[in-house]
Amino acid sequence: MKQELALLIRQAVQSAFEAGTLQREDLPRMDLEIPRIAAHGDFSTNVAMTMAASQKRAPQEIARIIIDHIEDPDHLISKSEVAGPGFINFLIAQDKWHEVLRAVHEEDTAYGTSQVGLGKRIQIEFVSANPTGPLHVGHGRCAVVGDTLAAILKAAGYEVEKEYYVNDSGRQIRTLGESVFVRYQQLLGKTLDLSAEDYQGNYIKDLARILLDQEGERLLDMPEEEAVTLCARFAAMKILAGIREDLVAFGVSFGHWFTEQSLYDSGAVEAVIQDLKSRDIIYEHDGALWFRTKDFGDEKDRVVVRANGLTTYFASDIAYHKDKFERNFDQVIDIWGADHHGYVSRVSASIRAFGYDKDRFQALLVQLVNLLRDGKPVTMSTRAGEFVTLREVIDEVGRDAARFLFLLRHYESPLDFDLELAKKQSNDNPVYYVQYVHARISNILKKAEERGYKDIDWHDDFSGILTLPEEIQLIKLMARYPDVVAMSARLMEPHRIPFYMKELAAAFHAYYHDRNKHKVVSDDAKLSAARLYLVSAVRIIMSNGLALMGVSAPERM
RNA sequence: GCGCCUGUAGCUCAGUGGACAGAGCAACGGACUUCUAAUCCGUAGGUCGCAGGUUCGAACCCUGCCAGGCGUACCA
Repeated sequence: MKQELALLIRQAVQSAFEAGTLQREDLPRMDLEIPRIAAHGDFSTNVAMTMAASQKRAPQEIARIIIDHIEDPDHLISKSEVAGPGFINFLIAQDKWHEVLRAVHEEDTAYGTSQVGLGKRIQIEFVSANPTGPLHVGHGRCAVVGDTLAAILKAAGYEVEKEYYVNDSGRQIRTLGESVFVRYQQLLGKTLDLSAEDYQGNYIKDLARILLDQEGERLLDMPEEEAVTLCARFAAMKILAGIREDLVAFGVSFGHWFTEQSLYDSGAVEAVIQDLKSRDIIYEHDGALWFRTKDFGDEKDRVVVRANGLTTYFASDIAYHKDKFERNFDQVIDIWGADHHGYVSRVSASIRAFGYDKDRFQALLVQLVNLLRDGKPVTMSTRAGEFVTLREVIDEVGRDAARFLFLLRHYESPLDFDLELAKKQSNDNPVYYVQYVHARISNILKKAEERGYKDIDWHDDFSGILTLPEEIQLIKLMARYPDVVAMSARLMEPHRIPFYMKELAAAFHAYYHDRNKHKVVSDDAKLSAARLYLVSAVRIIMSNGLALMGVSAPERM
């Protein structure tokens, strides 16, 4: 509808050029938006104001000329007027709105999807927590943002692949092995302590116990090096399995799991280092190998291989991101915790060093989560191994509430997550508010079916029956849904979906509540059919929007 | 010091360069004979951190400052 109207406006400007009533120029930049204030119409454009300077005429005058040149054979517009400093406000013909209702029903689960992504291939990597401990709430936020963003992009016509990068190599894995080995030996009565760098959490003890049950005491007879390696492999595998389970419980799935170790096994890390060395992008200094990231926009050069011969995390990341581009993605997105932001320019630099356009890589930095209980901070210290895991949060507040609340902030804003609030089944909790709409409508449809109304099809009479302002208002809101999804995809901002859902939910609850005026199922068969058609359209959108967020749409509550 | 993010109603937050800046919670006053009150209606609440600039027009863009968070390793 918006596109149709935009076309009419552009044609009007053209025809004003041809008629000579406006001075010919390039088609101006123009916005066509839904005004905040209903009195300003259904759509509003600023085109006359943007043309004012080059035309050297008053915007109101230009607006008038454009309106006079509008040809509208399908009678889309019922009223157009010049307003304020030079806006053109349009009112859409009421029966055009009812066509939206029909589109919702016909497109059903596809309503809201579009092709604005033009099938471009996007890879989105997220969570990617090291397999050295269970997922915590911060990972949970990244998981939901990534998972939902992927769903939104897919709905907008992109081809999306989700990937989890497993850091199963390097020093933190060795530390993990050492920590488990210490606990293992403690279980066998040896007196030794964890060092400060070791992982302190109780889950390390649990892993040592399982290892002991599985392998017996034989690790004590091995050379220490071998025993630590065995502990590391065992622990990383177990922890990764746990992470996968937690993600499944959270409704987050990945198409690919990519391991860091595979980059070493295949020689990819060594190959990129040699390649960059030969091009003098990597150089030696103080016994270490340095990447000239400064030449590619970073603030200083970065170490790739330390003087002790060990590679840094960055080394494998260079090879990893090169690999991503070699897999022919048009766009590569990394979702990281905001505490990694210092890393962005480094990775970006490495991508540019291989000749890829830096705009094809984007890091989304998700701000941290403050966990609260009844408004008071829950103390967490990862080092001491005291933290609330994602699993504990899901178990306590449920997957739907956790996902919805994680999405209810712009990812760039820090998020306060209150465990008590998330559990409350009341006004305070927007999750139930939105889900309740779906349950209520489901119940209406059930009641209607008992009275013989089933599978209502569009009837031309509907546009003459659904004429209350509240009903038109509901339809107008539904018309916006595809735009919301498309914009959410373009700006990569998942929070727009739950905000829209809250708005549609509020409009429905208000409509529903005045049951004397808007009783859906009544003795009037025609009216009942029309209203059932209306509310079931609302249910379709509720169901589609909740599906994007990975939140369930209950039939009853 | 430098870099990234944030600063909007008492609180938590939306807000696409556009017209009178919005919602939820909290506060106050109302609505259950029901297609589910996990709901609705109403009242009140603002120096959009501060100061400049760009623009016909700025919460939004630019510069400076203030405050908070995070980062600033041959750690991950």
